[in-house]
Amino acid sequence: MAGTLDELAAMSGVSRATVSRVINGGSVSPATRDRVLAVIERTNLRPNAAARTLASGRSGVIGVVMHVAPPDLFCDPYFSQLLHGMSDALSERAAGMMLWLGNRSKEETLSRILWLGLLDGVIVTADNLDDPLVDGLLASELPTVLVGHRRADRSASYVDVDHVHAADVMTSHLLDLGNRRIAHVTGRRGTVAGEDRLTGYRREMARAGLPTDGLVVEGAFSRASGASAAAELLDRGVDAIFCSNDAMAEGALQTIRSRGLTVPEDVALAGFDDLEFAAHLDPPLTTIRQGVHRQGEEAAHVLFEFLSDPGVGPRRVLLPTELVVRASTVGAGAP
Amino acid sequence: MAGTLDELAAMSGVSRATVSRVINGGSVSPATRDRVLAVIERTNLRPNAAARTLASGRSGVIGVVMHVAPPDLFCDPYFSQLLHGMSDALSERAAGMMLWLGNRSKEETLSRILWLGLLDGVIVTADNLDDPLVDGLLASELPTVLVGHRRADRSASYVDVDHVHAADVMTSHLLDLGNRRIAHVTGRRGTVAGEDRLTGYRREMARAGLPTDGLVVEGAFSRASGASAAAELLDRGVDAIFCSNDAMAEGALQTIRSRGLTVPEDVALAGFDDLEFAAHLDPPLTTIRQGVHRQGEEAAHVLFEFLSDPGVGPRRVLLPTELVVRASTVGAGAP
DNA sequence: GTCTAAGGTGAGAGCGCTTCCATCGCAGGA
DNA sequence: TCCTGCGATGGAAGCGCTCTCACCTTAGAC
Repeated sequence: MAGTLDELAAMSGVSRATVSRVINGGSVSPATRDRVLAVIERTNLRPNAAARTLASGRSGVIGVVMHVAPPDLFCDPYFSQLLHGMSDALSERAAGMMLWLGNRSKEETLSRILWLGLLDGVIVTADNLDDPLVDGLLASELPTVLVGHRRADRSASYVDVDHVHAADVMTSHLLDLGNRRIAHVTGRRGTVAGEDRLTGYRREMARAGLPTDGLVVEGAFSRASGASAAAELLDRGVDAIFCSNDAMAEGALQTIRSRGLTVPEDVALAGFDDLEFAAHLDPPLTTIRQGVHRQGEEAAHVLFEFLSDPGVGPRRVLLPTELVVRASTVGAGAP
Repeated sequence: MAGTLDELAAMSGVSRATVSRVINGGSVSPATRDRVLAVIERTNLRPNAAARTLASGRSGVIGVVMHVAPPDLFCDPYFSQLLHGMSDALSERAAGMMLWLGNRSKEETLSRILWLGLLDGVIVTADNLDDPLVDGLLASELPTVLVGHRRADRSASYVDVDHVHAADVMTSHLLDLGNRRIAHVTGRRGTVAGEDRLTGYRREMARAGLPTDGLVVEGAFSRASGASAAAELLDRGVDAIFCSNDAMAEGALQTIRSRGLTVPEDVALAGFDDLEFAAHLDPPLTTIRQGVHRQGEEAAHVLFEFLSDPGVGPRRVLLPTELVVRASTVGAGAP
């Protein structure tokens, strides 16, 4: 199957240059094109990819970097959906996807990505405020798109959602329902999502003139951390608990129910992410839909855009979120 | 960061050939080697990957093909763990991993893999008895290792577990406990795992001189199919239900409990896979541990072995399975 | 009939590396 | 002292493609 353009050229009775034009969409007469395509079809001969890459400077391969510990990667549907979205968008453009996970330290991963080369560009998840891998990629000359972003990444292309605004919306939803002592269980320290959602919550509470003293508990995005945070908060007495993600909300729900309290009558509960399971909890969870799959797709699109016209400069995309209201805040029999 | 060997050579005061030897482990005097390495370190210049690939015929990139519908891919931890195992093994050898999922038809995926090229070899999951993608890869000149195998793949390298034997073991475990009417919920039609596990079950029942009429129900590896299969079987009356995977066992468990029956007193229940959740069911599920992560690693090792010595011919690896006995068959208070 | 323009095609110069082969210097044996 | 052999190094020939440039053909305008 691996042949050379010269072989194809000989079999088609044209020059190598013409075969190359047929393959790459150059200007060729219809008759010649058909003849060459027929030969390619018949012989199953593929042009050598390495040579194409060397001569053209493009490999058609995009790197996807998710430097995440395996348990997180595979338990948290966030990454799966993101990967899926990227995979869809890349396959749309017939691009290859090289995957880099968290097997090694960030420094070593960075060095390997750059050393192995062959990439036209790279998409990297930027969950943490501080990340040497992201810094290294941005500093390299490899076109890079972030999923998520740090405030410092103003000069980089990224795709993200407005966590602050989304948390605003959720908080004001809880306020509208008459809750006053609204607590927030934060995400893991040092993550963009965690910090921004906290900011949004604080902003909206301040706007409503309500204090947040004793109402903020640090979580870690895990179910267990949600459960223990809820225990702490229930002891202090709260009207509602807004967790920084769905997993923590699930943990909180367990704690609440184990105390014989009901949701939302005794305590309203809200999450963030709208993962699959959120709709199947009892009661179904009010949360924020992020459209993670879409984020993955969009990241790929931004990268393609840059590759096809490097002059455009960094593109920043903030995708919309959606408040999904379910029975965990408004009650089963609400209007 | 992307420079040329000539630049490095000039800066080190040696020829390009010598720089190449330093990078590729040729014979170079220690003094020269150190000097060149120092320059590389200092300048962060990386040799051009496409040129290396073209000249050497090796890219250092392995393809991983999991042609699975996204929902399956991300709900079923099997694929996650497999991917994780491969990723670990590949990263061990500093190889890149190009991932191909089920975005397109098998035929189109095949054609894209071959067209995009750049791969040193490929690992492909072979779940189905009949699979044009697997056939195509085997027929290509790309070194290929299967995870799972079809009987026809005698000339291919593969890594798998002995499903027949494992099902034997599980069935005989159930027999040893005194069960006689042991039912089997099969996997999806046309899958190697499904057919082989059924074969193992049948074989052991025959060995025990027991009939299986009316005791085999076709499932589809999904929780829902397990639930409905169990309903059917309970109507007919059974001592035990052996499901072809854990997900179906979970479904069956729901059905059993919804009828007010207890496991294992009224019906013993067994699964296959030993996924994370199996140990946390109520009661914990007796099942077969497959060591999926290990399968992934092993597949990569087999491929590397072949690449370093193509003369060895196909390698076939059958990994051991382990019967994991829990309360769903022996009861909570059993000795 | 001549001139121009434009589309189609082929020749050839790289792209940056690996690797074979030739060369060189030097140590040790005769 | 001369020769041999070996490890270290440089030179240069590709690897198979893209892409520029020049050439040729043909159609259309005058």
